[in-house]
Amino acid sequence: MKLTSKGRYAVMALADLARFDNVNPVSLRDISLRQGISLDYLEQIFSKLRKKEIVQSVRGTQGGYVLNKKAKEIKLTNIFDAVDEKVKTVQCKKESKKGCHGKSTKCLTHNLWDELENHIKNFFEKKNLEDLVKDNIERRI
Amino acid sequence: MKLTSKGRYAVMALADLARFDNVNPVSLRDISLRQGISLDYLEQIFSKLRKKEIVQSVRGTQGGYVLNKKAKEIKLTNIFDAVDEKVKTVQCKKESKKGCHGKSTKCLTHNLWDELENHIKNFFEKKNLEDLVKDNIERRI
DNA sequence: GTATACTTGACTATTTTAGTCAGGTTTATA
DNA sequence: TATAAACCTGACTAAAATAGTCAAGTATAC
Repeated sequence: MKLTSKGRYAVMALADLARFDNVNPVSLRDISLRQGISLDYLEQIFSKLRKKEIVQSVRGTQGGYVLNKKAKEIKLTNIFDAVDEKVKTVQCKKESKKGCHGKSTKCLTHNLWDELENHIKNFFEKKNLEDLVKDNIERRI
Repeated sequence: MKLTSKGRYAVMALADLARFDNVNPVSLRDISLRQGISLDYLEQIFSKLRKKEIVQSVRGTQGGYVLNKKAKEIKLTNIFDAVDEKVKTVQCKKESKKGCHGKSTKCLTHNLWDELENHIKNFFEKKNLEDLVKDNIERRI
């Protein structure tokens, strides 16, 4: 089980953005340099974040991206959803042919994965961008 | 983020095994049939489980595998460890060149991944095989 | 008008996953 | 003691996912 880079980068980049608290647009170039993420890859990620209205773009010179809501209102769940980072634990979907529907013996662990999924989602649901920024300021003191 | 099949299969197979509560050895063939997992793949997985002393093998006709401890004493953590299923959240290892050591700006989210890792490990640490079997019996009533 | 920065979509090398395949060894039982 | 059931090992591989790169734009502030 692992987190992919896309999700990690999205959170890292938004945390970077959040430090400016909606004042100035931040260019992807700056984020790329500070966080060590390829510019092209950032563009892919921000395209998704914009479509899900997590950020707003400001075009032209001195342009960049701004948060579309307050940092406190952006939950990590929202971020992961936007970049298609999913918590996949089991293939027993109702639609798919594979999986455990119908046969009782195949379901031994079905409940478990459901619980795990909720456990993780719960973590992301409780965390927001502001928490991240605060945590950083505190640790710097 | 996802769980790989190897980890899922390991847990499914052991849950199957646990139902027999250390009495009769269970053949991989049977598990393969009941759980719909390829025999060859099961052998790979059980080879690891045996090395980590989670199961014992019984050779010969009527042979198979038996749990090496009581179901209650086998935590999911142990199982995932045995089959190398890892909770990887971040690459900021102390040894690697990549990562965030040295530069403060790169660490914006470091703490977060640590927390997440602990959150998930905690879940696996609290669950054991007996829980799984019990859960199944209860649901069958 | 031009540099800066966003926007989009196609492409690709690498890695991981989820197995398969082949060729064993061991041992209970007939 | 023959043999079949079952374990055991390691090498191999197709397919999918990942982590990007590359190319060719468009919009806008100055």
